[in-house]
Amino acid sequence: MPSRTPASRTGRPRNAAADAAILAATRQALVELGWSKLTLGDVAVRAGVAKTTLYRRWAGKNELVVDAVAELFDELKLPDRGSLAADIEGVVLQFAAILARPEARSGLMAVVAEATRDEALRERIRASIVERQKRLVLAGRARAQERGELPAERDAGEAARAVDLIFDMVAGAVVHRTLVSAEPADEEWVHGFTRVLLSGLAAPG
Amino acid sequence: MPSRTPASRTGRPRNAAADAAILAATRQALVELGWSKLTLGDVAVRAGVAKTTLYRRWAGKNELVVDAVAELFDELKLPDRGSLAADIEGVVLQFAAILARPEARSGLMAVVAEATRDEALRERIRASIVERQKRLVLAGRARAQERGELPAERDAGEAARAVDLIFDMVAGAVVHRTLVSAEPADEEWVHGFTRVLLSGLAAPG
DNA sequence: CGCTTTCGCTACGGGTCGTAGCGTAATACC
DNA sequence: GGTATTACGCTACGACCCGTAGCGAAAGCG
Repeated sequence: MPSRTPASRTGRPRNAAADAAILAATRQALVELGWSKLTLGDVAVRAGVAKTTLYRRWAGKNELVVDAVAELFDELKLPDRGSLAADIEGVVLQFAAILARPEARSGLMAVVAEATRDEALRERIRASIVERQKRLVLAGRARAQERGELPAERDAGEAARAVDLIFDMVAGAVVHRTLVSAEPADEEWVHGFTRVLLSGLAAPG
Repeated sequence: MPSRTPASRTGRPRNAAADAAILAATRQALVELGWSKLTLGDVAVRAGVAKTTLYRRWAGKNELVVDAVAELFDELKLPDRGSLAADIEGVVLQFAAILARPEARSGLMAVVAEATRDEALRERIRASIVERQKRLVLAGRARAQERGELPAERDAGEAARAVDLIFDMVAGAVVHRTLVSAEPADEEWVHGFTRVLLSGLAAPG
């Protein structure tokens, strides 16, 4: 989602293919150079467009990388493995696999860091990555409650808080394991994590 | 810990006060400018030293900020509130309070992002921040096992894995809540988090 | 007093930033 | 088809920061 084209019905239309090329080039540059050495001039050359074209569509490096990374997380699917524990393990393993890719590792944390001083960027991240994937928690929770594996919440507010908590715990733990502890979130680890999380959630509130 | 002084017994000694001044100036610059706009020249001016002095002690921006941020976490203490749940809540609230400070927010995530492509930096972070604070988990766990609130592990390997898992879950969740979800890790949230975590840990393995 | 190391200062080439300006290309409207 | 409008590629530019080199002076040790 590059910057807005405010209902421009006239004039030369934008080259839609350029967007995809730029985002792909950005991810490639993240792999080869990492966040700090990634320059917009370099991305423009890789994508085969002029640097000025890049600046016409994105405000800067931050916004560009957010969009480039956000696409990576759209491939997440909630598997149906028959039990809540197995479903969670499946999603967490997918999430870990994405975070193991260098273009996600170096890009995601950097934009989160930048977002600490940029309210608009923080909102962009929330909208295009976080909220977008919260669907997985919602779907998994609903399915588990149908199965009777999780108690139903008393009211909507409590349910929302529970979803937020779960999301922070899952995403936070996997990110910390992968990027800070620098250990792989492999099947063994995910299994142990899921056991603790699920026991805690199933316990009476 | 600036770069090594390999047993230099002769010559003019380093101004020890300059180290503290530089690290304090770095934190101040993080507050006012954030990571991306922080320059070493600016830090040198704030600290009242020459830019070259800074480069003689630290290899670059990354290493400097790691040291500046690491000091923030040394004030963490394990409180003795009588129960494991209360102790954990106390530590997590302290941790959240540190992460609420702008010099920690903007600095910590940035160096973690940089560390994804810099093995030496990753090790520096692990040694000066992560491993350093793992003492809190170890102490809390030992105290809880004395109280009979947590089962003892079967062997040392399992104990180490459990400590690592707890650390990733606690640090990860608080960081994600604070920096990504951008919501305060206040008493209510910490209470809910602790309840889930503790129920999960106490459950039979 | 010599030796050694640190310190402050200046200066420098190299790189990136973000923008301005221009001519050209591609579409919509009349 | 002509015209207005927008997108595009290209070049050039001042501004900024990087990291280092080189110098003279300062502060310790024997």
